[in-house]
Amino acid sequence: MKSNTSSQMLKGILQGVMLIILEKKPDYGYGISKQINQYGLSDIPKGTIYPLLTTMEKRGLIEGKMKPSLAGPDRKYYFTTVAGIQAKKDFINEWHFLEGAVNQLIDEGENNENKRND
Amino acid sequence: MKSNTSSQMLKGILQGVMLIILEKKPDYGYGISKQINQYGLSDIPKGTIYPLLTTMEKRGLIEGKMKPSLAGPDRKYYFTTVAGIQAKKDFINEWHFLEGAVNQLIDEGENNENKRND
DNA sequence: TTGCACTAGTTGGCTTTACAAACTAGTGCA
DNA sequence: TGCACTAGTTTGTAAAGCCAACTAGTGCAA
Repeated sequence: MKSNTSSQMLKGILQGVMLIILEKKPDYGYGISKQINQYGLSDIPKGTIYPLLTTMEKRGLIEGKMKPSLAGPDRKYYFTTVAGIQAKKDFINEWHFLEGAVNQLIDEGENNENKRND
Repeated sequence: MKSNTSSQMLKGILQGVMLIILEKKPDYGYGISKQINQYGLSDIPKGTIYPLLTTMEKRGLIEGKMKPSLAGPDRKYYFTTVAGIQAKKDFINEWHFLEGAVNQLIDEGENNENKRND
């Protein structure tokens, strides 16, 4: 079974995920997409990554700077701003809240199943 | 602090949440929205609930039947189909996978912060 | 008896998110 | 010269969620 998140479930959390990755270490689009794939978070295409980075820069959450690469085209490295670090914290809080609510619902649903099977 | 999920983060998971609620016990739109609010999953407006129920019915995940109410307008009760129960199971699997991936990322980000603060 | 509050559902247009696909362009190797 | 890989931009599209306006039923209070 190919375990992977459906892209639908990523909606709304991708920006938070990118902020966490970039706060750990500034990176460029192509590198970020490779990192995300390592976590199994579906195969985020560049048609998603690059426009999202641009949007996040417009929002003041990250800043990008073009830097030459030793082998290949220039790379645009992004790093988090102060606003981005705050947005990351807010995301983590909201995530844990969502996590609790959904897990509670799942648990109740499973208890309900057990009752009916008894 | 008003702890609540941002509506953005709900994208993609609302259908799964509704399936869990409806499998526990068939319910109608107005009742579902009240239930969801109890879990703190933001205040889902009816402009979201009702069209989503219609879409889910078109997908064959639930079925709705109008029933008269003792006090007030008729209610449309929805219950899960076999396909809906399977979709609920798939959602729960994907949810736990997403949960693991995001939490791993968050943990790594926090370890990274500790290192820098040492 | 009129009006208001609450319940219950539908619909149209809107924004945001994510994505596919096509494009440009650099390096390096066969 | 052409191909593979790297790296980024842009255009158009679909889906998710939401606001606002609408219809319509019950029941209570002024």
